[in-house]
Amino acid sequence: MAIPIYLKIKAKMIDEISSYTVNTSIPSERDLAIKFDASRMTVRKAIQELVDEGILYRDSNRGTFVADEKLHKRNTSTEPILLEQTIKYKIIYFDIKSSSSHDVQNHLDIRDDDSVLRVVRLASLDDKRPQYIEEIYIAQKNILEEDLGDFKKLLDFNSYIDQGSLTQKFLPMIVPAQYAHLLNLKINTPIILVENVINRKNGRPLIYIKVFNNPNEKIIEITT
Amino acid sequence: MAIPIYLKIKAKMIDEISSYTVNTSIPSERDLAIKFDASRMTVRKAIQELVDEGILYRDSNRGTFVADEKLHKRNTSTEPILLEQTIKYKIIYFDIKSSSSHDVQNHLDIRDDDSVLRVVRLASLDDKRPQYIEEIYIAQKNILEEDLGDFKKLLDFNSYIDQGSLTQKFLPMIVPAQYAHLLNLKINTPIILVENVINRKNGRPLIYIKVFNNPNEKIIEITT
DNA sequence: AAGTGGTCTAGACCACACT
DNA sequence: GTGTGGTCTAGACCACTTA
Repeated sequence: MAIPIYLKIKAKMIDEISSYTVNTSIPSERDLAIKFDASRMTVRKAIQELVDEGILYRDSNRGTFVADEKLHKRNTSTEPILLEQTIKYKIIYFDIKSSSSHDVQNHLDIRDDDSVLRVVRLASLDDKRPQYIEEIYIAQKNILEEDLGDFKKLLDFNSYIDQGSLTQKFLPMIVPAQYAHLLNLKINTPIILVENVINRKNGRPLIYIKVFNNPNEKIIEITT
Repeated sequence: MAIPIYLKIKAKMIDEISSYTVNTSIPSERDLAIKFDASRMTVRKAIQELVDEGILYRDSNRGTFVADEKLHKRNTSTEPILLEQTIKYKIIYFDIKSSSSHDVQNHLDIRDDDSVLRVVRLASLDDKRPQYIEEIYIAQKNILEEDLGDFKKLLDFNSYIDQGSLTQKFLPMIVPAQYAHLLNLKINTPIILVENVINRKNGRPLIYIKVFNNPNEKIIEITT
């Protein structure tokens, strides 16, 4: 039983739902249980995940329906981190400093003399069209030595987020002068700085990322 | 059976957990089932909700643990809407217009000649300390006539959000001149405009809200 | 009256951690 | 080997909507 039944059912349902139009009802839980030769509770679990993902919605005592796809839960301010679409990263520079700003120390919950890896990179679409600049901070003690030579693996944040949690702060500011030309923005352009802290399951901070978003290219959108 | 058993168990567990320290383990699902005289599946459902809310976390084959409270899922940009703490609203003005800007028409999915109620209000803490200004737009056809005399009820968005979904866009801008003094901000201060669209379950837009946040008072924070 | 989702039970087997 | 969470079954009753 490598793959749980409810996940198989969920996959089959996604297949079928994709051909449905919005707001049409799907078969009842009891019917689906017969169809998939499983118990109603198992079918229910498959449906529950689809509801949580915004693909279906339930109406008590009436039925289960296909939701508007546009309303799937999403947070585009993490999407580049999570999906890594066709985005190309260019490392601007990196260093390891033994002392860092209080800003960084506080977010990573480290002391004055802890070393921190800092990477600054530019994310672009199609070689042109700069999307955002990331300043990434990781305490050296949290980095496996073998990963230091492999930035691609180290800076793929998906796995960290899956296992922990992510806190984001949205701060309005004027684009920093040194980033204005990289982002192809006029000076004095208002932008949104997103401060990301990736935490472990136990709540300890692991990675701190400051994202300077280009408002002409990237609109941050969240759907609950 | 007014209140489901799993919700009663959940409430009891929250009580007990509150005295636990972070990362301590709670009793096993089987023990809790005995303790609460319920089936394991019912206890599991209570635990699942606490996990979804970030109060507990599970570690497969090891146990269930108390999570760091700071990591509870939250979105402070909706909190004033959702919680209505000690915030006081002052209506700046309101009107019903038969024609509205394309901006509003597009977000509410209405036509040129549909009437729209617009309410502009200032949210403050402690009679001073302005937090944000909201511009609220609702198509008149979506308003029950009895609600028109009761703004408090009409502008309490909790029930709408519970039954539907919420999409937010975060846009950087310079504070509009006419709002600068109301928010106690200097002109040319960068702020974040949050565009909220509350949708029905079927995906149709119901309410459109533009929130101009005072960055000195209100920091937008999201935890997943 | 029939059908739906919401809840609940009392069992069961599995893979995996720890000892 | 023991204990844990993860999955699964085959029933059951309830409140509610709809016809």
